[in-house]
Parts: sequence; C-alpha cells; structure tokens
Amino acid sequence: MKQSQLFTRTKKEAPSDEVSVNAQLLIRAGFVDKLMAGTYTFLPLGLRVFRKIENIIREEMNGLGASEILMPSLNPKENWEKSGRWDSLDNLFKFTSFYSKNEYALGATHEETVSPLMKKFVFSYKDLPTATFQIQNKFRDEKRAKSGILRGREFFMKDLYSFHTSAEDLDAYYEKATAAYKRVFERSGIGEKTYYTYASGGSFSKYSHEFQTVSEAGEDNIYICDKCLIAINDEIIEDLKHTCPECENKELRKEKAIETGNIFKLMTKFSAPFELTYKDQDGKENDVIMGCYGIGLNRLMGTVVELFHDEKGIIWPENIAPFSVHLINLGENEEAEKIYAKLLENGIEVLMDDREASAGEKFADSDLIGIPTRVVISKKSLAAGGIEVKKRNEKENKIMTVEELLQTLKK
RNA sequence: CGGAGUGUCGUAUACCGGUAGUACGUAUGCUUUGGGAGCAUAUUGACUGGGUUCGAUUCCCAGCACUCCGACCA
Repeated sequence: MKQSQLFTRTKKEAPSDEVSVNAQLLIRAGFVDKLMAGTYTFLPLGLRVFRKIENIIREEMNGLGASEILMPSLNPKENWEKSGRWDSLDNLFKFTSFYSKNEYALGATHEETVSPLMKKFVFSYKDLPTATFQIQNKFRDEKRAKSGILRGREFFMKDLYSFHTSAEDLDAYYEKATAAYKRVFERSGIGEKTYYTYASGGSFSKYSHEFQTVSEAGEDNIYICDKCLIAINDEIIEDLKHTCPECENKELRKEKAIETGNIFKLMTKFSAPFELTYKDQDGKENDVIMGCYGIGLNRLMGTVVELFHDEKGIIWPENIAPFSVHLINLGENEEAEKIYAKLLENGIEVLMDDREASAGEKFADSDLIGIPTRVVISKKSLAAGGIEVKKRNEKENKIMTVEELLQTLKK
C-alpha cells in the first residue's frame, strides 16, 4: 500500500484527554479513532492489525476442530430471562423498541443464543462432542469505560463454546483449548508475559481460568509462581492461603496484569434452563455439559501496544504488524517503485511512504507507526550500494541489496 | 454508581468581566530534502441552556461530554 492513499495522518500530539499509552499511541499513529468513551473506530492501519490478530485466533480455533458461526448482536429478552441474566447482569444493554414496545438486549456474551441454537442440532450422544465459535462485537454497559481500547462498551470478542457428554470430556477439551490459547498469545508476541491464572468464576462458576498479561496498565493483581509459571488472581488468593495450587510454593510474585482471556467450565448452567439435552446409549435424556472460552481482540491489541513501545512510538511484533516493511522513499521515485513492486511480487506486505514530506517527518512517522522493518531508499543508500534496512527494535541499520533483504525477511 | 478534574480553531495551548493570541495543521507561492525544514500570505475557535452584569469565553447554577480515583467487571 502507498502511504499517500491513506486518508489518515499521524499527529504530533495525543489528545489531552487520553492518558493511557495504548490510546495515545494508537490515536497519534492513526490506528483508531474514538467515537465516544469506550467505542473506537478501527482505521485502515488498525484494522490490518485487528485482522492479523483475528486470523491467528481463527487458525487456532479451527485447529481445535471448532467451526465458525456468526450470531446476531440483537437478542430477544426471552432468552435472557430464561437464563436469569436479564436481571442479574447489570451491565447488559437493554432497550425497548419505540414502535413495538418489545424489549431487547444487545449481546454481552452468547450463551443465551448458542444454547437454544445447538438445541436445534444436538439430539444424541453421537452428535457430541462439538464446538463452535464466533468473532463478533459485544456490548457491555460498563459503568466506567477506561484505559483506551482495553475496556470499552462495544468491543470484539472471540467466543468459543464446547459441548460434551461428560465432565471428563469437557476437561480434556479444556486442556486443548488452554494450549490453543497459549499459542494465540505466543503468536501475538505477548506469550512470555502471559500467565495461566486461577480466578473466580463470576456468575458462571466458582472458579475459572484467566490468561493474564503482566503490565502496569492492568486492572488486576496476580500472584505469579515462578516455579510452575502459573498465577493466581488476588480475588481468590485468600481461598488458596497464599500458595500456588500446583506446587504449594509460598514465594509468589505480585504483579499488575491485563486479563486477555478467560475460560470457564459451564457444566449445565445454560444447558439446563435452555433444555439443551442429548440421549445417551441407554436412551436416557441428559443435559449437555458445556464450556466457554473468550478472548478480547481490542484488548489484546491494546495490550501489545502497552508492552511494546518506546518514546517514539509503537513497536509491533512481526506477526500482527500492519505491514512487514515500511519503505521510505527519499526522493528516489523510480528506484522506490521498482523495489516496491519487487517486494510485493515476493508476497511481502509493504507500506511505501511515497509522500512529499521531509525526511525527518517520514522517519518520525515510521517510528510512530512501528512497522518491524524500515527500508530507506535515497541517494545516500544507493551510493552506498543499495537500500538501508533497520529493524524498529534495533538501533543499527545495514546497507544491503533487495535480494539480501528478501532473504532476511524469509527467515 | 460514589468522588475529583477538565471543556477555547482540526490538534496542543495562552490570556482575559470590555476587539480571543500563539504553535502545529490546512491552502497558495517560492526555497528546501537523512530525524517532525524556511519565508510570505490566507484559513478556522470559547460544549449547551439559564442566571448575575451596562457588557460573560471569563463569575454562578444546571445539563451534556471526556479523563482520572474508587466500586463493579459473566
């Protein structure tokens, strides 16, 4: 893509009312725009990052044998009454139709939709286990939206639901889902800082498991066990008497963390009220055993920015960067076009800065946007024998040929 | 939901109870091209409503919006 085609522009200064690092950098660099507190537009660069994250998650969910669907955000009141959450969930967005006076909810999560849906397809133990997921916008009437894109009122979530004949089968699937979640965080670049965490189960169950990413921007406090690399959310630390549940280690390290994922064993909490049942081998009717598994996509994106930035801007991990290469053209139009075409031919995602701007402005923008590899083409680089290549997270640059660049990118 | 703070060109800011200024941006022209370039000209603004006052962007009240702290967070 050519930068001159982008309708967005970078800003020297962040809006004075944005304090969180993720919002400041994402707005300044032109990845997102705030519509109101807790709702953000993904701009072209931001959407590219979003799609990268989405695809990583999608690949991992497909790897679990789950099939993707897309459920409506607009939900009937009836389903939420059936589960009891019309009244119990206080951040559920509810409204009344002006014309019909019917009441509706905007989906905050989709157990109330997926359970009656699966009732139409699951009849026998032969239909189980099965799993389905979606990547969709959720609505939660947060009392206080905050921290940029980390806690919004409308946000994107990947929600996976699994259906089983037994608790043992759910347990096995839960393990597989946990492994898939770990791969999602590793591939997104935050694996090292993300801990499998024991947590409370909220309205779903007594306990659940979270994936917590260590960051000062986090809202949760977790206690990390450096022996088994798991953590405990401080909301249940008293229950566990300050020891790690896995190894009984008492020397836990307290850190602030962002909840990037949360998984629950629902058991029959939703299958029972929605009469989602199956017939077993003996012809007996049983409630389906369920699990649910969520990852917030906006939150994952914001967390990456919180973790990877410097005073000049964002430093995107390779796998979720909007582009692989930022090609900076300093007045060498013909050569730049050739290199741009060559990189595209080789399947490299390139953003070419073809604007008529000063070198300083182009460099500053490049650092702010944070594409992993910067390539400069100029009189100086050509005289030195080629193009100048610099990684966003390194200080030194190297002169090389385009062929050599292609070799490095393939590694 | 409780508490606090803030609303001035597109952005960041200044001053002020009496003609609202600067920088960046944007537009035009010329010069410039390795770290947000220079000159000239132009361009755009007091959240909404009420009150006090001869006069309010400024003071007061209400509303709305945003941010922060706390509570909440499936």
